[in-house]
Amino acid sequence: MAVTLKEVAERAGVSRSAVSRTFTQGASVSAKTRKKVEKAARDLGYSPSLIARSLATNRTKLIGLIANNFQNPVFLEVFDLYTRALQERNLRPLLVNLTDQTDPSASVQLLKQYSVDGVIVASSTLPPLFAHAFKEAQVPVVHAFGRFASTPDIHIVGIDNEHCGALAAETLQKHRYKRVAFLGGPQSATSAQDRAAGFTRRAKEIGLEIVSSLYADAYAYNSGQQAMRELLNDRRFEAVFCGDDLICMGAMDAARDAGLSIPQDVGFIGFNDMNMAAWQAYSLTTIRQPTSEIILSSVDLVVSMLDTPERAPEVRLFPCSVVERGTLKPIEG
Amino acid sequence: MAVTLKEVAERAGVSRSAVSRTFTQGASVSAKTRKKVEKAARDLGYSPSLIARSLATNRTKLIGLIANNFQNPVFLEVFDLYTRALQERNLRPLLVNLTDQTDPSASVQLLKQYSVDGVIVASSTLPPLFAHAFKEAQVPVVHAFGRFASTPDIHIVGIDNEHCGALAAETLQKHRYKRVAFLGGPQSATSAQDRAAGFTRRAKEIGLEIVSSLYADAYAYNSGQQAMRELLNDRRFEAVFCGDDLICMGAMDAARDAGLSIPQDVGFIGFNDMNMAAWQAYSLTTIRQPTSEIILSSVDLVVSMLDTPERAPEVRLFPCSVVERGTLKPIEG
DNA sequence: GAAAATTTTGCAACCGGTTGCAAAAAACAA
DNA sequence: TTGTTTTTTGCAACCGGTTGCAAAATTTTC
Repeated sequence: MAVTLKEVAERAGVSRSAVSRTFTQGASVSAKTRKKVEKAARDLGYSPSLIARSLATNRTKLIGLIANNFQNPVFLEVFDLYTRALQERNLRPLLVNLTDQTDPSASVQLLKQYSVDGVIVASSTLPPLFAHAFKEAQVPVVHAFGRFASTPDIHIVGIDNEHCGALAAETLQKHRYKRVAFLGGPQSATSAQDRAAGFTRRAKEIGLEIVSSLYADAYAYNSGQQAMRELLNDRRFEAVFCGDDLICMGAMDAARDAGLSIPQDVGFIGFNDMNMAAWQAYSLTTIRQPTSEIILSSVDLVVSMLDTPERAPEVRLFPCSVVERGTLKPIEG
Repeated sequence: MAVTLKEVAERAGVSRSAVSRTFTQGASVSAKTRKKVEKAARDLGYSPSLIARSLATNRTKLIGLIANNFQNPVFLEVFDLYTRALQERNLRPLLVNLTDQTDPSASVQLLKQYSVDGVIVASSTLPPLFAHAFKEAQVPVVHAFGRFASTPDIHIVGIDNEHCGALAAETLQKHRYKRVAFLGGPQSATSAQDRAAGFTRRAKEIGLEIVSSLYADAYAYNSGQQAMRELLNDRRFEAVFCGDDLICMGAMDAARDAGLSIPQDVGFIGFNDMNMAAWQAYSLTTIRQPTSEIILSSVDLVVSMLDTPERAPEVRLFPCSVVERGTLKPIEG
């Protein structure tokens, strides 16, 4: 059915190797034969089979992209950036949707079977152990948005969540808040834990009182909304630090529904700075996570592992910053 | 490096074919050899190489998934459903992000090179010609969310956009609106064109006056916001039909920013019923597009084409319905 | 228990490329 | 021109599986 190397070789009157060589980078072919081959290939509409090539070279140009949060629109931004970055480097993403039902070890198996060249685990809600399974299977892996460890055993690209939690505390204090609430992401997520830890520590240091504290059960709108309703039973807090923008939007809507005005009655600060945070309906003050830098960096890292698989595990941390919009009461001059 | 068929065969004391057969569905192996092979495979940690298998069987279990709208959160729902549906059928999505920069014919080439078993074009903003290119390359293809044609030359799964546009007009009339505006998606998208056509036709039939009409330049929040600002220069309309929920949200925020209350001063009806449409900040009345049905059906269709590639092109249309929430003024009893 | 029918097994060719090696061709030097 | 060096070329083996075919083994039938 499809045109093969052999047919092109016959038509061009050269050996199969010659054809192969004109289609592989840096191989030695004379200008004359290259011309002949290219013409024959064009006539026949030939394009080399990547499957066959993969088998021979043991390289597939496939990168496994593992994600488990298809509820949070921020992941659409993430996918957009990943697919583009990979495409630009002539690599292809093989997307794995890790739902609660799917067995994690099955996906390791799976990606191994497809002999992906590398794997990017793009999630802050997966345990470090998960990414580790790939290392054991000898597959280059980087954990993007993963938990920072001072002696990492796999590559980590992300932010210092503990520090960013502290940043949120400082921001609230700067805006003259005294009593605040914490509404975190799912407690099983390392990102949620670390943000909570940093927030709590710094709050204590600077005399910010955390009057209530709650974890949503997912990085999702509904979870935020629901958790906020609970929080509203005890209204001693003047502002809320939400561990994620989407959660924050849910929380804000719950607060408004209870008749509160933002930021007059209650202030909010989110986390991520997703595109939607800038929407007028929310205009969210938030901690910006440099998503695009993290993604590009993790792609670069996995690419460089293709050549030097035994690279020592590296941690790459990017700084977060505060984006001031309209959900905290203004700082008085 | 990786364990191969041959090693398993040697350890189990059988031929390579025997090993191959225990790992392929419906092949003939005795219980005894199967046992031996399975043990050897387990001991060695063997799993068959899908690359090699693909080369031999000419089947990759890869489905190309082509999308070009990574701005609209509804696509995250789409990806979620697609990846799940494919995974359940033991297929894998190879995601292609078709940006404005990427050459469409290059992606045809690309997916051909990876010898994907089939392709799903998941976009209402791509010209019918695009999907057609795969048919010409002999690759099973279905266009999801594509334009319905009475004599299709490729498989189409989606909705009757013209009809749904008409449904929007009827809904506005039912809510006692007289003068309305139309704020469509990008004019190049067939979905936007068809929704506009149906809306206009039906409006005329039932005496609904369309006082202004405008196309946003993308299915995106900002585009909706911007278009709405323009529309607000001439405020003769009492309600707006937006060709997409996200556009509608942008438009609503623009209206509120101009001091209008919804639905008291101006009504809105959207399109899609994305998850976010139910958010309290919007609580959008909208035309529901049965996304999940479309996706499952398109996966089924592409799967069935794997066995019978020459299947006659088929159109599968799913009905839309109105979801009433809070952005149109109530119908008075 | 033998003959016939059925199932299981191994051989060997094949899928469509790549690549080390040695021979052939071309380029260069004297 | 000839000898030497460099580049290009084809051969053949290999990547890791699958599969048609005929022989071997097993099961069924009488």
